[in-house]
Amino acid sequence: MIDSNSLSQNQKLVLDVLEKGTGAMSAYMILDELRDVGLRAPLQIYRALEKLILIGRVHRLESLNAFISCSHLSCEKNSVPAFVICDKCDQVEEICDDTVSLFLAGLEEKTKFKTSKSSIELHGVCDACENA
Amino acid sequence: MIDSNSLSQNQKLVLDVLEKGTGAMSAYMILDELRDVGLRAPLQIYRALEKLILIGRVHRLESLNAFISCSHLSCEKNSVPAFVICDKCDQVEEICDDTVSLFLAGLEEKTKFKTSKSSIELHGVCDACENA
DNA sequence: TTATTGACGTAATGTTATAACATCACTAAA
DNA sequence: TTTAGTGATGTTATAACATTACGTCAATAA
Repeated sequence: MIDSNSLSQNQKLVLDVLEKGTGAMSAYMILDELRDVGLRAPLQIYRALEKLILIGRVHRLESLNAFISCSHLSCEKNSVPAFVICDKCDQVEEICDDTVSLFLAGLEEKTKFKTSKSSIELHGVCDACENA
Repeated sequence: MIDSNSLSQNQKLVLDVLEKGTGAMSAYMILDELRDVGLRAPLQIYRALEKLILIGRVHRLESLNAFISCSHLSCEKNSVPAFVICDKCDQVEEICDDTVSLFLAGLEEKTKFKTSKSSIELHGVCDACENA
């Protein structure tokens, strides 16, 4: 668990916005939320996001060009997240269990590949929306 | 297998470029290749890509904002592709086997989710680059 | 003291993608 | 044979996402 105290002002601000938000947010959506506290340039957001992603507090959703706070408070260093994204309600579920890491390990063995970063994102309709 | 004859002029041009290219290409890289045959607007590329993706001849790589022709000539309708992307040599390997679809099925069952589109992309270093 | 490091701020620019509008060719139904 | 629908085309403008390049500042390790 990484200490929140080690985060800078901007990093804390960005993380706060993401943790209070319901789902994924683009960098520019985050920026809009932080204009009233003085942030005004995209780079201020992207720099904070870079650090937050590095320490595992935030994940980037490639298929949405958006960001979301890690639902595990902080991801284990070696955990492999998969994301299940409902295109109806925009809810994002983060899956981080053995099936994901085993799948990845199998794929690595088969292709003799050394993975440094993975992006596993499923789009579709969640159970709640399906039954609504 | 979808008939290439059903493709429009622009769709054929875009597919040709992608099939001749060695790896993934952004829409704007494709556009640059097609300026001399008269294409000049991004939208001409994006529209062709949209159709090619729809019929399974091209895949979009979300983590690269780029596109690649399907290595199976045409993907089976129900196949689930995973992509292994070497960040050293930019080679992309498309994996489309049972382990991928079984993994997906397991995840769907566990989360009671109906997947309509998946994006599984691994970044790292391939065997060839590792041993070079 | 000096050099390094990491964060910050700003302006400009680069890259990716879509909206909005108009046209044309083909086909199927009235 | 009109008429309506469909799908592809072309063009301009703009939206949305992301980075480069530059300079400043504070903390700290050599």
